[in-house]
Amino acid sequence: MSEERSLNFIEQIVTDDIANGVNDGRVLTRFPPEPNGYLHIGHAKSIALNFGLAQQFNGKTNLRFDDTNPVTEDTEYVDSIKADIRWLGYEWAQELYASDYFEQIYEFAVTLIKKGLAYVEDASAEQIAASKGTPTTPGTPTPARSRSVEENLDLFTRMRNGEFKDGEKTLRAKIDLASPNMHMRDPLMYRIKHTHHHRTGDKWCIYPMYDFAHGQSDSIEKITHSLCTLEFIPHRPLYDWFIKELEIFPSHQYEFSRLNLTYTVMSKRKLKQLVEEKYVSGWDDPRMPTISGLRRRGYTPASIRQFCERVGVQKREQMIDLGLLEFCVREELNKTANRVMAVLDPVKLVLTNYPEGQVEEMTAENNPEDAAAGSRTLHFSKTLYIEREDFMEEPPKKFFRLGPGLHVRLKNAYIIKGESVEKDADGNITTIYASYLPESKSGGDHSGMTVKGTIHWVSAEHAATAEVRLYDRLFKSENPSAEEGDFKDFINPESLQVIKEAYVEPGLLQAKAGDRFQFMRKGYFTVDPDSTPEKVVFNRTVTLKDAWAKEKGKA
RNA sequence: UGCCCGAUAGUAUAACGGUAGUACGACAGACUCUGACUCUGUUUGUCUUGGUUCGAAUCCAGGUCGGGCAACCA
Repeated sequence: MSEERSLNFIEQIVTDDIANGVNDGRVLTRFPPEPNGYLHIGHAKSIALNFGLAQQFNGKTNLRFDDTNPVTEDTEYVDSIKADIRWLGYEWAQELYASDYFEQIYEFAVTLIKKGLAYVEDASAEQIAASKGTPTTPGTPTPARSRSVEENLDLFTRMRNGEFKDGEKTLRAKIDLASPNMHMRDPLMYRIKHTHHHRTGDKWCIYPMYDFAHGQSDSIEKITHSLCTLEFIPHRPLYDWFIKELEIFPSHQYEFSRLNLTYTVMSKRKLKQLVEEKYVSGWDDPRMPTISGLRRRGYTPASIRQFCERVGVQKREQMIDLGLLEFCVREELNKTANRVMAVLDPVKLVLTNYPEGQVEEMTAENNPEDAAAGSRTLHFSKTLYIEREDFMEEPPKKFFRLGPGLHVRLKNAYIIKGESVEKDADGNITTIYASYLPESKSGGDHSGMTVKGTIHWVSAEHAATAEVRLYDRLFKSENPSAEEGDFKDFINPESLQVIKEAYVEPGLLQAKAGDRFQFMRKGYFTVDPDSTPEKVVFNRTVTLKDAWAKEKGKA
């Protein structure tokens, strides 16, 4: 018997509904994106919630595009959204569009007009806003509010027929101009937009507003639990009012808090700005919190699902530490990614007592966490490359790497001892000389020596060259949106560092886009789609935890 | 200041009137042919004031703080 994890408040509601026989125990959720941008990690939380809930309670989830505003929407986004949901590992029961229901929604509007609960408005946006009053003072009716049913029916038909220009008329619900809830002060149901729609083409010139499309679509589909974010709480009375007056299937809306992540922004508007103003290379730039960005960065679907599970579902605002997302991907990649050696900032190392021209084959374990991952063969020779930071001329006390007189293990090879260095005119080290202990070979070490440190290397003659892109957080500020001024002023200037020539194991030349590796001691990396047979490009997904960096920071 | 939502370690999240626990982080240590992984330990919390109760993080009331709402956006 596995330990039951406690239920979040929505799971609790669903559990109670099932126990009480609500909807005969049926559970149908929906994920309702507007096709006007790419999905991001915040959407992933909603996707995981909606699809996860259905899986958990033997239900289904529809994918429904909320495409009621043709001005901003496009099929490009429809395609990316579908691809991202599938990549995350979810499959919808039906692919639907609010625009599929335009005729039905129109009929709903006619029903309300006939009941005297909707009217055609002549006033402009400004006039309507002014007549709505303020939160502390009630609104005042416009002359149109007292129109007859017949006149409203006629005008609404003519709106549909295209007899009016954009903005000339709207359809409003007749509810309560004195309501303390501003959304109940005769909200707009329809507006005129002579705009081509990505699916209905030029069939319509009037389009329903969110409030008169979303709940109605839920009801038409017989959605049982309609989950949305907190800002829609004030809309719920309206959501319920339309359902009640229309006497249609009673879907219910429940709200949870949206996901916020440190060191990034999550609003579509801001993400779009980063793309359009070229602060990033596109929606799928590996620094973006978009699903496509995370994918290109090397994140796995399972790690994102795990992250969504860990952040939970609640009604309080959450600001999640980016470190938790990183933890989730490390946790998975540690178990699944093969280890390889890559030297990102190379310096030449010559083993003075190693025979010139000799090449040895060394065996390297692919993944110590997974015996089934097997092993590979590496070539070892007299001249190698090691990481520049793994050598210090004047090492401090706890430096367990190479230095004059210091011993260190070359991973999967020999223990070596630092001897001397060669420098250029500027004082930069160009070559390090060291001697190796022949009896210390990995797998058959009888040197009797133990060393504190192990470093990675590649054989100069055998190494392949690769481009490596080191990504870091996009913003310097923990919460750029909350800063004074423009959020873009807080972009991290070092969010991308490109290494044109890193040296890697030659076997990596065969790697394909999307393959993931651990570069030993450096981090997890994935092969970028920019790679060509001539040049492999790696993206750093995330660094390894680095206790030494921390130790250095203390000094 | 009209209405609405919320408040548990640094960040999240449990405890469903009965011992405030877990994860991430931080700190200290063990282990290590990755300063990774793993393991051990430590630290830090119920916004506040009253009330109900044998007993309150939980129920009630007032306050404080945070967030949202007056788009022909969703």
